[in-house]
Amino acid sequence: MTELTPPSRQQLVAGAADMIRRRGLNATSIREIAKHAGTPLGSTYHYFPGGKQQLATEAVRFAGDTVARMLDKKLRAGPVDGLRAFLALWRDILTSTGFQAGCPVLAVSVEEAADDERLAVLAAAAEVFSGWETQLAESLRQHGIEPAEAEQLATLVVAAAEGAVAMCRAQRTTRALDRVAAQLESLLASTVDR
Amino acid sequence: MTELTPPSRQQLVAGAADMIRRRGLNATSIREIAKHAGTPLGSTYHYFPGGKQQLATEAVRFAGDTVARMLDKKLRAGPVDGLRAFLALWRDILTSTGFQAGCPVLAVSVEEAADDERLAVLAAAAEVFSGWETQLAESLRQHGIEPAEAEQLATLVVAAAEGAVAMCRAQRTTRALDRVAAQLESLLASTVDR
DNA sequence: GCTACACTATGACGAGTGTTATAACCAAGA
DNA sequence: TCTTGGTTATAACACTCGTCATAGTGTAGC
Repeated sequence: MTELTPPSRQQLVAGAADMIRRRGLNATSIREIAKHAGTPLGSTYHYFPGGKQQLATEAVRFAGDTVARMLDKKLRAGPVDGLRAFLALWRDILTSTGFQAGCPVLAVSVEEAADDERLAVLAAAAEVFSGWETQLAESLRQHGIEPAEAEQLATLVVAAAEGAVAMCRAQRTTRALDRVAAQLESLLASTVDR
Repeated sequence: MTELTPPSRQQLVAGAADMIRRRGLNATSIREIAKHAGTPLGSTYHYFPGGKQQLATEAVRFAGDTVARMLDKKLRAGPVDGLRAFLALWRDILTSTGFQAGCPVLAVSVEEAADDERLAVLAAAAEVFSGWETQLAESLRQHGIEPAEAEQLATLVVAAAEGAVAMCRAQRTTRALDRVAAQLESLLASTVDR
C-alpha cells in the first residue's frame, strides 16, 4: 500500500506554507493557494475535504517537519552547531525574501483561534514548537547539561529565534537575530561540556 | 492648545489594540472595532481618515506606549526588576484571557505587508520594538554592563518574551514563558553589577 | 469495448470586507 | 436666532472570502 501522494497535493501544502509565512493565515485565500500551485480551486476541496483548516494544518506540519529534519542533521555535530544552523535558517529566509517571509508556525499562533475548529491549526503549531524544543533539549542533555537546564535553554532558543524573526521583519534588519545569535551562542558555549 | 481627544477616539484605539492582539490584524474588521467601542462605523472614518491603516498604526503605538510606561517605572528599581515586570505583564495577559490574547505588535509584524502603504503599521511596530530594546539596554548600561553587551541582552529579552508569548498561546501553557523567565533572570543576575 | 473512479472545470451561494457618499443631528458662537 | 462645524446615521459601492454542487474529463482495469 504505497499511498503515493499526487504532486499537486504536495505543491498545495508547500505553497500554502509559503504564503502563510509571508502574509499570515487570514490573508491567505484558498483561491490564491490554488492559483499559486497551478491547480484548480476545485481540486483543493478534493485533496483537503476539511477545507482551509486542514490545508493550513498540513502546511504547518510540513514546515515544522522540514525544519526538524534539518535540525536533526545539524545537531549530530553538537548543540552549538544545531543552534547556529537553526538561526542561520531563519536569517536566510529573511534576507532572501527581503524580509517578506517569516515563520508560518509563528504566524498561525498569533492569529484568530478559539472560535471553533480552527483550533486544530493551533494544536499543530504547538506540536511543532514542542518538537523543536525536544530536539534541542535532548542534544543539550547528551552534552552534559542537566535535564531541567537543558529544557529551559532549548525553550529559550526557540522563543528567542521566533521573536527575533518577527522583530527583524518589522525593522527590516537582521540586527535582532544577529544579537540573539551572539548571546545564545556564548550562553550555550559556556554551558556545554565539549 | 489642549488638543483634547474625544473619548470615542481613545476607545476605538484601545479596542482596536485589544482585538488585534487577540485575532490579528486581518481578522479584525473596522465594523467590529466600532461596535466593540460603542461608536458608529461612520465615526471611524471621521476620526481616522487614513482608514484601517491609520487606526491600526495608532493601536500599535498605543500598546507600545502602555508597555513602555510600565517598563520605565519598573526599570527604576533595576534591570532585573524591569525584566520581571515585563515577563509578568505578558504572563498576566495570557492567563487572564485564557491564552486568547497576545501582543498586538507581534501580530502586525507577522501579517501581510509590502503591498503598498500598510507598511506604516510595520514601521510603528519596528519603533515600538526598538523603544523597548533601548529602555532595557540603557538600564543595563547604567548597571555596569558594556554598551554592546547591553544591547544584545536587551534584544534577547524582547525577542524571547515575544516568541514565548506566541508559543504559550499555541501550547496553552505558560511553560515557555516561565522557562524563558528562569533563564533570562539568571543570565541578567549573573551579569549585572548590583 | 466499457465501467469505475480520481480529478477538473465552472459557477453559484451567502456573508463579510474596506471605503465612500449623503443626509441628518446637535452642541456652541455671533 | 441663525449658522457653523464636529459628529452620527444609513445605505450603498465593488470586491473577496470559504464553501458547495454539479457536470465534465481523463485514464486504468476488466
